[in-house]
Amino acid sequence: MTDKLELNMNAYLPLRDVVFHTLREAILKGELKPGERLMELQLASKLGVSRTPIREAIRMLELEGLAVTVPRKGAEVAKMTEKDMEDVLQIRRALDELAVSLACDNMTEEKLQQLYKAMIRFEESTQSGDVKQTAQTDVEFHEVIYQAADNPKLVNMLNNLREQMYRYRVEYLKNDDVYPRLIEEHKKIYEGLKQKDKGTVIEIVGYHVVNQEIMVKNIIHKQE
Amino acid sequence: MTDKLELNMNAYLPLRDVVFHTLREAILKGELKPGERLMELQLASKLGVSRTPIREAIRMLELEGLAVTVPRKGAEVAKMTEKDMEDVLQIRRALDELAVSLACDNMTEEKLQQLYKAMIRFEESTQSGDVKQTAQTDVEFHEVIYQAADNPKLVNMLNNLREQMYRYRVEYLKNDDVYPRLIEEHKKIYEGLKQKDKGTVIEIVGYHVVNQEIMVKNIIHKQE
DNA sequence: AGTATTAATACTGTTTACACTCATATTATG
DNA sequence: CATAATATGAGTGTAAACAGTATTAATACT
Repeated sequence: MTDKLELNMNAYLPLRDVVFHTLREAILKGELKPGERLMELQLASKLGVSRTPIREAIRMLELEGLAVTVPRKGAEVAKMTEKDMEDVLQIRRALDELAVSLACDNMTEEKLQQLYKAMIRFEESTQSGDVKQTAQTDVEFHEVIYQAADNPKLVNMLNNLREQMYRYRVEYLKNDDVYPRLIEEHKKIYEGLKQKDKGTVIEIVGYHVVNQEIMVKNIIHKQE
Repeated sequence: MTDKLELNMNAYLPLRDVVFHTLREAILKGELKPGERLMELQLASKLGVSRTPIREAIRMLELEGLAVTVPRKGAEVAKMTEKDMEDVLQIRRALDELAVSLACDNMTEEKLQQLYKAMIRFEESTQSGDVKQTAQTDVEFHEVIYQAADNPKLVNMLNNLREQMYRYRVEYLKNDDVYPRLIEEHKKIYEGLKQKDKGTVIEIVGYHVVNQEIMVKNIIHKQE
């Protein structure tokens, strides 16, 4: 376990939420490794809070699929097998296609412009060499589409699904071979939404996700 | 608030889970009404436990979308507007189509037989006049398909989405006009899976969900 | 030596107590 | 009478104490 864990307590938020975000970050970044035990007392002392907020945060992580708890045994960071990744990506494909399809229906000139800007920002950030930034601008591009879908629950689920593979995403974005293809796909999605060509955008988005699946599998296989 | 709430503590389960299930049931059945406040002390004394398990259960309800909490204000039962229902059903349609599509790929003779039996049991229960039983056998029919999809996360999400409309489901199943159509649709789904005709089953399932949407909207409009 | 039994330890599960905040009612003041 | 200041009560946020259980280590027994 790392000892990097620290809380930032600026604005008011219940401690459980601060702890939740802190632990989630740590898990997604790999600072807390799959299978590692999440011991309440230990985390409490490390974060300088009592067990109560820790417990509540763990309950939340559990429902997000990031932690698994065995009664009377305690919680640990969820292990993500290749099968789990496939499962997540299957769902994500279906929901991403739904999102872009809804976005296509709701597209306005204003949102199109936002999307265009986001697309450009992503393209620029790929040249910066800053992987985290690249991941971030990629998220922002898709976020514009999600918002246009006008279905908050769907947005929530997609964000959750995305987070579950954060580790691998960052990993494969380190490989700059993929940038041209991502840029190309973003452009196609943008064009498709501009033309309101629903069939095409759904197809591209499906493609986009399948490509991710291939990359993630590559990474998993390399690690072994 | 009803005073029916009671725990059944047979097998060992952490109290938080027992409370969670109890509250969830109460919410889905409408015993705890949308907008009703979930006060920790009150619930604790009503269920005969302390605040901690209540708090943890509320955290879980929150992540399932059944409760909403405002910091320092407390939690209340989530209000489900017509828009929320539409959103849920949009997602459910996409995921139900995914599930049946996967099930189609994985179909075995054994599972087909299970599905057949489940179909018959549903048909029989529609004649019993017991609405809860009908709802239950309907769930079981779809559960066979979900299991065949071989994606536990997907099953989880679908069960969650279904629960979010439990209230309306029970309501519209009181109307026995719908039984013939449901039976017919189940039969078509079964036949489609038997023939491994993916295109058709996806279409029917989509239809199946859209029909639910129409019925739910009817009920909502009648209530006003 | 190997196995059964007991003791110790390290947790989680649950309760209880205390701190703090927010809303409301009440009183004081112009 | 209206408005501001203040008290009070209800409820959440957090911590700390207590109870119980599972696992490991140590000991006794064959």
